[in-house]
This record gives sequence, structure tokens and C-alpha cells, in this order.
Amino acid sequence: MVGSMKPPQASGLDALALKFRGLGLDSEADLQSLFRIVRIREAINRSENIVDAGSPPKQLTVLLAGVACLHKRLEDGTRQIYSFQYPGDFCDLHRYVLPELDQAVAVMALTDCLIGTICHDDMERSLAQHPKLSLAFWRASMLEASIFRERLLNISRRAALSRVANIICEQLIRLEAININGTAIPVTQVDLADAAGLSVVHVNRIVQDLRRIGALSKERRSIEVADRERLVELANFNGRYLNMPNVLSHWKIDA
Amino acid sequence: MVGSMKPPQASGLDALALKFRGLGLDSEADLQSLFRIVRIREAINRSENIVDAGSPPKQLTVLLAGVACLHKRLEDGTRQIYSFQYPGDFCDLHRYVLPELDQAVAVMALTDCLIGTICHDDMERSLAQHPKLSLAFWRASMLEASIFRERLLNISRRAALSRVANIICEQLIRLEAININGTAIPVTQVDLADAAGLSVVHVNRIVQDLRRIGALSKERRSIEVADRERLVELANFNGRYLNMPNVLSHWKIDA
DNA sequence: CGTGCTGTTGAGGACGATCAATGACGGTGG
DNA sequence: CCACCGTCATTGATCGTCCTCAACAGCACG
Repeated sequence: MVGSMKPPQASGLDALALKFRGLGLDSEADLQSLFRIVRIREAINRSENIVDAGSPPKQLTVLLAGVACLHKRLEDGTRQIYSFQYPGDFCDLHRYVLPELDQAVAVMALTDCLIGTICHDDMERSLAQHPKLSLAFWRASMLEASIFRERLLNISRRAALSRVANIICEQLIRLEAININGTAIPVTQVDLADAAGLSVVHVNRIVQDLRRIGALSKERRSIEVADRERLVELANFNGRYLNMPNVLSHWKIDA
Repeated sequence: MVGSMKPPQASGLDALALKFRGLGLDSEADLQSLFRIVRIREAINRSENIVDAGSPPKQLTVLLAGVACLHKRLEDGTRQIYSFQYPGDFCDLHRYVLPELDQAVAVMALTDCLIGTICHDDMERSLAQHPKLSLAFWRASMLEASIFRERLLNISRRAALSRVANIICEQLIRLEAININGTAIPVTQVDLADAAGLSVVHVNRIVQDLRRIGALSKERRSIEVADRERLVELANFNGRYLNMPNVLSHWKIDA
């Protein structure tokens, strides 16, 4: 089902640790300094906004459990999903770094979520004291940019089937990277459509194709991968843009 | 014509200054420290690569004059242009920050270009000594990401005409931001097509439409804006994602 | 004076959008 | 407990945008 994820881990901070170790933050001291400034934990219900379009940025938000998406609502009501976010991902770094920008971009909870916050002052202090942390954040932003580029390529060049398969592959790997090893992607067909730039109707047909082929499980009401190799092949997927060599190593990916 | 741009300014460093002042680097000392490490200047001919896919990153590259594009060549030979780059833009920050990543992304000169380089050691020293510089670079990356998001949205949601108009608007503003105030965009229809995710044939028809409408000048062999307000309107363009309030202020942009 | 790139034009076809309707499920309030 | 509603998933039909293929003209280059 869509609303269900692994129950929030003990603290939710383990995902943060995983993420930042992956970004090259190997010093335990730096990591602890980051943990120390993550203040409040708040539960957010599915389909509520975690970061509002245009809200005044006084603090940073980090996802600790659940799945969210960075998106923008257009004039005509349609929604473009730029990227999905998982535990350990920061939701509003862009606002912290370029506050004049991006009033229209928001983050929405796709499942029930748990978030932590860091007030800007603490952030500044911490960055000043831990230069390595600063680099890690820069890396996090770059990784996000890399994901945008890949999505751009995906939408621009690939046919609907590859496109959808691609997005699913990415989510599977990113879940794996934070030790969520299931085969189900906690996302609706509507979400997929908004991320892929396709109509829901067409996504539905594509999903059915993928099920018929055997790449996805026949489970109605859930996007569940049945044959990941087939899916990777259909997607022409190469996950190297994700900067997760450890996870990718057991993902037969070539070219 | 396409190959021609303003002749390279005295040093090319003025564009760099403009860019980084726009990114909030207001201290003259920080700026000077950046200038000091920009080493070699090299001329690159149109359609040569400035940064090769997979080249070993030992230095940073900054564009000092000319126009380039960040792109990737796909298996089938097609090219996706992620973004255009102008004097003051760094070409390979992504490699510096996430060297494990992005072997396939390259930067190509769209006109004759002049570049400067910074060796990684100098960069590290400079960043360590000038924390503000570090933030400015982070901002530069964020701005690039913002441009990727906008392009993503553009390709994903808009019809071909708006799409092309949008890209042209962006380039016009970005040129303006570095004091190049002409109405011609130094880009071919092929480039436009690769950036917009459309076929050249279709872009050609769209360009002709835009000319017929009067938004572009009737000049064959060049993309030249004739009526920017009309173009902005057709594009549904809102340039706020570019983080250039000073430039945008005289660009009647709303919503 | 060819060769190559860019721009231009025409015809046909495919992929995906749009519109419309229905079923299944879950939650809510009477 | 049941009626109601909203979201998600599904199906069919039609239509349009944009792609592909193919050819050719102009200009720049050697």
C-alpha cells in the first residue's frame, strides 16, 4: 500500500548518517556536530506540505522518515515533481543557500513523514566550525542537481515506458542506499505521472505493460518490482549519476 | 551570425566579477583572491569540447568569453543540452565536488571561447582561507540546479513553442546579466533542438512561427529577438529562478 | 568547386494527451 | 452499520503534436 513505509527507525538520524557518510563525511566528530543541531522532530501526514511554496525560511528541514517530493504547482493546477526525497535528504537547502529564489518550489509528504529541523544560526555556526560539513552539504546539492539532470534527460529523450522504468529504478536504488531493501516503491501512479511528465492515463497503461512483461508485480494498488534486471534493461538505466558505488556494485549496470 | 560574439573583454575576469557579485560575494578581497588563482587562459574553437566526458579532473575551468553548453551524448548519438554557459560560469564544478560522478557529462564550446583554469590545490587553499568564497560557489551550483529544474519543467509541461521561447528568454537574460545586451542568441537551431528536447525539423517550424508572429526577427541564419515582451508572453516566462533581481527589474515579469 | 553544416519544406505515422465513464478502496459522518 | 465522498486505478475512443524520413537550398570552409 501507498501510505505505509518501514516504521520510523529509532531516531531517524541513522539515515542522515548513512547519507552524509556516502557524501564523504568520514569524521565521526563532524557527523556528531550535525546530529547535535537537529532539533525538533515533527510528524507530517501524507499529502501535507513539508516545505510550503513561499514560506519564510527560518530553519532547515531534513527528512528523517517517509518519502517526500520536491515539486512545483503550475498555473493550470498540474504538478511537476522534480525529485523524490528520502530519509537523510534535506528538503530546503536551496532556500538556505539562495533565499531570494524558488518561492514556488515546495516539498510534499508522499507518505507519513518524520522531519527534523535545524535553525539557520545553528547551521551557520556548525558550517563555520566544520569545513568538511560544508563540503558535504555542497556535495548533497550537487547530487541533487545530478538527479535533476538525469530526470531531464529521461523526460526529454526516452519513450514513456523507459521513462517510467527509469524513475522506478532510481527509487529502488535510493531506498536501498538507506537500507530499505523492499521491492515496493511507495508512490502512486499519479505521482509517477507528475514526475515523468506523462498523463495518469498513459502511466497506467505503461504500468500495465510493465506488469504484463513481468517487470512489475501484478499487485494492483502498488508499484512493486518483480524483475529488477528486466526493469534496468527496459529503462536503459545507469545509476552512476547517483554517486552510490557501494549500492550500485551489486546492480549489474554497464555502459 | 552564430560564431561571432562580443570580442573577448580585456581580461575576461570582469564577467567573473559580475557573476560572483551577483552571488553575494561583496568583499573585494575575496574576489581578488579568486582572480589571483585563475591561471592559464586558453582559446577554444567553436564545437570543440572544453571539458571532455571522462577526462581526469585536475583543474577547474571557468568560461571567460564565448558561449558553451553542458551536455551529454547518448548511446544513439543524440545530444542532450542541459544548460548554456556564459562568461563567469564554471564548467566543471560538478567534477570538483563529486569526482566519482558524471563521467559522461561534457562541456562544448558553441562559439569560440576563452577559458581560465584553476588548479585544485589553489582552489582548496582559497576556499579554506575565504569561507565566503565557498558559499558563493555553493550558490553557483544551486543556481545551476535551479536552471536544470526550470528546463525540466519546461520540457515536461510546455508545448514546443513555449518551450523554445522559454529557452530564448533565459539566454537573453543571462547575456544581459553579463552586460551583453544584444538581441541575438548565439545558438543554432540544432542547439535549440538539443536543449529543448525537440527535433531540428520541428524547432525550425517553431522558429518560423515565432518569426511570423514577430517575436523573432526575420533574419535567416540567426536567432534574434524582435519583440521580447511578446516572447515572454508566449513563453509564459518567469525569470525569477535565475536569481538576478537587478536584471529582471526591467523585464515586466509577473505572477 | 566539392564537402559539410545549417536551414527549409513536404508527407505520413506514432506516441501520448484529452475526454469520459466506471470500479475499487478507504475514511468519514450520520 | 451504512451512505457518501474522494482518491486511485482502469478502460475505450478520438485527436493532435511532434517525430521520422527524405530531399534540397544556401552558406562557409578548405
